[in-house]
Amino acid sequence: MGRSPCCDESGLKKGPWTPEEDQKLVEHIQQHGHGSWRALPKLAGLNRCGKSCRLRWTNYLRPDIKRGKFSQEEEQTILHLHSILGNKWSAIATHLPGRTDNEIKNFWNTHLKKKLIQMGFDPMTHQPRTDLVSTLPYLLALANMTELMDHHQSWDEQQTAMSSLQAEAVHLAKLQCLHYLLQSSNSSLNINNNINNTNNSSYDQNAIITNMEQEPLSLLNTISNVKQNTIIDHAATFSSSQPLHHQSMIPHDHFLDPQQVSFSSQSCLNNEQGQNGTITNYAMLSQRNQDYPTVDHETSWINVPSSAPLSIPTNAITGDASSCTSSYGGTPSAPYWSELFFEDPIMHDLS
DNA sequence: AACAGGAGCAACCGCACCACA
DNA sequence: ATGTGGTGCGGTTGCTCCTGT
Repeated sequence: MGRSPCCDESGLKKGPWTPEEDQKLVEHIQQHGHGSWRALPKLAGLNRCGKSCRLRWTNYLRPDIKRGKFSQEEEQTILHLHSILGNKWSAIATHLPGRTDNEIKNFWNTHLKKKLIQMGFDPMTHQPRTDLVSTLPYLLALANMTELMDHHQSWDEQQTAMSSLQAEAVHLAKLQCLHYLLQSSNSSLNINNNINNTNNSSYDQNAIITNMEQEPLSLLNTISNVKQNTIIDHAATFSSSQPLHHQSMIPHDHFLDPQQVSFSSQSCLNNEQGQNGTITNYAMLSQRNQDYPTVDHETSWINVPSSAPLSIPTNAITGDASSCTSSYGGTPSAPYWSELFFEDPIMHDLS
């Protein structure tokens, strides 16, 4: 190969485009199409390389480009697609009409990545981080609190600060705990499914709990005086009762806007036998309260035939669990909710 | 008001892939 | 089969604007 880059040619302008250049480019493409990008600059009277012209057109001047802030839906879509595709910005862009790969990439790097990190998720794997770095902010907060107390704050101020930290720690701990747990139990399920064929019986649910207790999260729980037993109880419940739900199915025509629905696996647990002979599994979808997606008991049942083509992603169960633990508060994170309802159709679409 | 640091974003760079001669 | 041109893609850079001191 060894072909030199087109922009090596001397005398060609680089840097920001002027309105005049933009106008020349737009007019030329509108009249003649872009044709060969390499030939275009001369034909359009531009002192730019073809590559620069192409970039300017595709990322900025194209008439179908949607500009402005990303909507909540777009954000959810990006988060979810990124969890599937990674940094395949062009592939992600195909699912967001009017958005360019460059714009999505920038949005990811400047907003979403930081957001995930702040929420305690690894932006590359989308999994909860259990390393020191992720718990550091909380440990620092604890240190700050100790310092505050040392400075003779009033009891009320101390209580307020403590409550705030507790709430945040509880939230993070729950998310990470449940996610960890359900991932573990999913692994457990897989192992248990094969247990008759292998001798691998060393992995049991007690081990899940034990492992979980060894995570930094339990430290956070202790710090913030979380009712840890409650979490562990839920953990045990889900460890012992998950099997069918990992294999439940949701058909496409029941796919709903992730902003509008939440999912309750407790309901699923209670109704998994189905309501007639032909239907084997049910899921309940409910309108999602903007910030607190608690289970709405007035929602309707949705038929989820076992023959539906796509399975509920494992992480859906995390959303489930969060709903089920709503009795003691908490809000599942946006990524989980989006993953729950976006994954299947898009995965199907991509395949 | 001036400056520093950070955030956001447009643009560039270099590599990879594909089509074609 | 190989070389070359064209294009697309992901990572990075650097400029501009904003905010805090």
